[in-house]
Formats: sequence, C-alpha cells, structure tokens
Amino acid sequence: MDKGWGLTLETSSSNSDRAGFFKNKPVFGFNLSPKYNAGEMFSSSDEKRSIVNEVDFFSDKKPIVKKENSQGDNSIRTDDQFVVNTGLQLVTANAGSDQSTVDDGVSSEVLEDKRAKIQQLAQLQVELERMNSENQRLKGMLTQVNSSYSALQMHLVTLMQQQQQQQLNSKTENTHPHEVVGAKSDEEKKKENNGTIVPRQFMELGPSGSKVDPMDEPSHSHSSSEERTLSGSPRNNMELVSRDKAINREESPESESWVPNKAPKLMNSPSKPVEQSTEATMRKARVSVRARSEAPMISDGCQWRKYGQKMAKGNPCPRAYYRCTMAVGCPVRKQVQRCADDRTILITTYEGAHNHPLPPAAMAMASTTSAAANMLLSGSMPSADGLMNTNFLARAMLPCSSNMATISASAPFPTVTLDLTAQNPNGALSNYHQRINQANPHFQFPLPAGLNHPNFAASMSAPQMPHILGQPLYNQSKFSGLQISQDNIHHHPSISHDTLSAATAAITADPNFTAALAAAISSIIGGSHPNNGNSPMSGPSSNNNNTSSFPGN
DNA sequence: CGCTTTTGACCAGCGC
DNA sequence: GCGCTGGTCAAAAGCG
Repeated sequence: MDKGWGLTLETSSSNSDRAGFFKNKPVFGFNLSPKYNAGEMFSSSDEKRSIVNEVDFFSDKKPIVKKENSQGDNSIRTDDQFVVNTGLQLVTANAGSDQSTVDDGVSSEVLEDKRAKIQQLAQLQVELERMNSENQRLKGMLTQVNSSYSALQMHLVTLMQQQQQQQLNSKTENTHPHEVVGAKSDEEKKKENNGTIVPRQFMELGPSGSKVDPMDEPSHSHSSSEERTLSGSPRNNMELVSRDKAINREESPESESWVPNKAPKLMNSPSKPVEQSTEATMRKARVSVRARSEAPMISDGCQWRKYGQKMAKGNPCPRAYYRCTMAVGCPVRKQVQRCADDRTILITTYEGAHNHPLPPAAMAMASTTSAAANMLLSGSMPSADGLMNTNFLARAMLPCSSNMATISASAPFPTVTLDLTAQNPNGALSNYHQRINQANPHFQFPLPAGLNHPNFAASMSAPQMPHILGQPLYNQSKFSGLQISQDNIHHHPSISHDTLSAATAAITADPNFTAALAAAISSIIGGSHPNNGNSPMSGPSSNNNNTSSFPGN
C-alpha cells in the first residue's frame, strides 16, 4: 500500500460509501488529498470538529490561506497567522487553486485543471486500493473455503466409512455369525454380491480392494469387526503396508512405504488382516487431469521422480510413471501421457494421498484433485437400493461444468477425469471463467484478459509466479490485515461447492498458472492448510522434472 | 558423489 | 495354460 495514502481501507462495503462521502462532500471547501487521514477526520471527535468549526472560512473576515502546505506541514495559515493544525494535508477545492487562493499570476484554468487531475488521481487511487483489497479478500476466501471443503469431505468419507463398517459388522454378525472366510459356495457369493458390487468397488479402493475381484471376495471376507476397527489413521495403514512390504521384499528404504498394486494380494492372505483407511481408499481413487500443454509435464508444485516408462496399448506415446519424492515413503504416484488423438493434450493421472505437508505451490492442484477424489469416494456410499449413478456423481461434483468432469467407475480404479482442455477458441480459462460467473453471479472470478489466452501457460515461467498477485511468496504478514476467516465463509452462503469446483478447475486449467496462483493464494492464508498433509495429489515440482524427456516428445 | 533418468526384466491380473 | 497388458523394480547410465 502506498505509504503516502492516509486512507485506511477496510474490506467492507462501507468503504466505498466512506470514500464517496469524501469525494462528494468536501468539508469547508476542501478536498482531501491522498494523505488525508480519514480515520482522524471522521473519528467523531468533537474536539477536532470544534477546532475546525472555530474557523469560519466563509465569514466576511474570510481568512485567506496563503500557501497550503508550502512548508510541508499540515497547518492552515491565515492572514492573522492563526494556525490551525488539522493534522491533514488538504487541498483546496473551490478556492481557485490548490496552491493558493491569492492570485499569484498563474492562470486559474491551469491550476484548476491541475487540481482536477489531482482529485481524479486521488479518487482512482481510492478505487484501486479498494478493489485490490476486495480482490485479495476474495482470493483468500476461495482458498479457505476450498480447503475447508476438502477437509470436511475427507472427514465425511471417514465417518461414512465407519458407519458402513459398523453396518457391515452388525449385518455379518446377524446373518453369518459363524461363517468362515472363503467358506461360501459360488452361488452364495453371487447372491451376496448381487446389488453390492458397485458400492464395494468404490469402498474397497485401497490396496486390499484394487486387485480383488469383488465377485470372489465377499465384503465380509476381510471385514471382521476386529480388522475393520483397526482402520485408524492413514498413518497406521502406511505402517502396516510398510511392514508387509518389508516382510515380503527386502528393499531400499525409499520404496518400503510404497504400496504396489500387487501388494493387495499379499495383504489379502488370510494371515494378514487388511486395514481399510481413508488413505488406502484414496490410494486407489484416481484423478485424471486433461490439459493442453506443450510442456513435458504440468507444474503442480511437487517433486517427482520418474521410475518407469511403458508403451501403453492404443497410444503411440509412452506413459511415464512418477512418484512423489517430497517425503520418504510418500505413496502418491502419477502417470503422464500424451493423448493419442491430440498430442497437445497432456493427461496426468494422480493416485494416492500425500503423507506430508504440501508446499504452497502444490495446494491448488492438491485441493482440486482432492476435492474430486473425495467427492468420488463420498459418493461411493451405497444408496438405499445399492446402486450408484456415476452420472449423478459427476453432476454432483461439477454440475456447472458437466462436460469437463467425468467419472469412470470401471474397475479396478474409479477415476475422476477433469477435462481442462478448452472447449472454445478462447481457451480453457475463459471457458471456465465464464462458467464460474454463470454458476454464481455473487462470486465473480474475474481473470485478467491475458490469462484467457490459451498460450498463457507457455508464456509464463516459474520466476514469474510470485508476481501473479503482486505479492512475494511466503509472506504472510502482508495479508495480516485481511479478514480471512470462517465467518467470512458463513457470510457468503452463495459460494457453493459448484462454484468452488469450477473455480479450482479453472485454476488448474493452466499448468503453470496453477502453481503460481496456488503459491500466491497460499501465501495469503499462511500455509496453514488444514488439509496440508492429506491432500491426495499434487503436481510437478519446483524442479518440475521438466528437463526430463517426455513420453511422446 | 549423489541424485535422476533410462530401460530391460519381472510380476500379477485378466481374458481367451 | 498362455499371452497380453499394466505397473514396478533395479542396475546401468547420465548429469551436475
């Protein structure tokens, strides 16, 4: 904020009124210069008002101001040398000149023009400052609400899983009190699975479920109360997996925490109870992001290490496999592949949940993909009739952008696909920007015109990132004055999840913009993301691995 | 020297 | 049972 600007702007709507008051109602023929301290002037201090009122500028003995602030102080000097120290720097309004009311030989027209320009500049500065404050507030609010939503989603999934687990336990005890795992006939299995297959495919997305054919393993086969109640924190699950891995394969520490897709088979052995946890579930929920990018990999803020590359069937471009290296044992994986039909489209598929705090630059993508995965998983709860409509899920998740989010429930991995490729010539950002604003007129998401260009991604490099919002990264104090709180969220019921999803999708539409905006936003909220350690997904790193050879390039 | 990438081999699941 | 495919491993090579 301009240090010379005395106006203390708040973010409430009353500011504009207050500013307007200044603009339209100059006090005693004085306009306020930018250095005017509104707080002082309108502090309803009777004392100060009385001081001003003691000077009758319109009386017959009109005191003439010789030079306004010619000494650089805040005093008003009259003919009789009576000095009124207003503490302000004032600009005369109608007195003919902002320099003097005395005809000193300068053309009054020039002076008037000059005064008008100064006044206009002051008004513009007020307006600019107000808009900046509002902009910062909204951005912070968006991130805050989004993160809160993700955290709530995660919590909801956990609660729903626990609830279903209890139901399953009670059901198992009532219907098959003495049943032994695997002791059923095929017919019995089919009967039991009839109508619950789809939900189970979603509920058992974790390591134990991914490779398990639901037709072969009824839900109760490894869902005894003892086993299920063991499902505590994701960390517990991680530790268990690590033990299993260590037992079955003596590997380097780096990979010991990773849960390979073949691990479920090991874990499904009768001697090894299976834990169900949110992380395990999230591990198998995939979020695929389609975005146009010439870069070998989208920048999502995380560090990745390539560990494999394969030619996939039906695609001439190889598929690259990356694992998150921001923390030892982070289970997050991602696959990067060019679209076979349109090689300008980069398909990045995220899988797993980070077990470590994410850098600010990774928060936006993490929040978006986390929200998508959470919504997918929360929708996995069996309905009353045991059926699930994936279209409903897609609509529920991103109803304002039905053609950019699809959900595939095909085994073994339920996948949310966020199609961020542009549907119109104006590019993806403008497309989603439009949708956001349509979705909620009370939550406009204005984007600078330059951001609407499809080549914005290519034109923006990492060093530019800190300047996106005109703020240095990791500077929390700069925004300490912003009122970003849950109260703000509660006061904006119009901000729906639809809007947030669309907004975050728009954020992720551009690979580099994602990280940049995320970093900037995170700097606003101070990196105290409630979902810091559990957001599933993230993206390329500070080093971004962009130097690596990309599959298909 | 340590880290990352490359690349062939290996393994498991699935369909026929 | 066999072959195909996806996913991962790990030794070798590359790089700063």
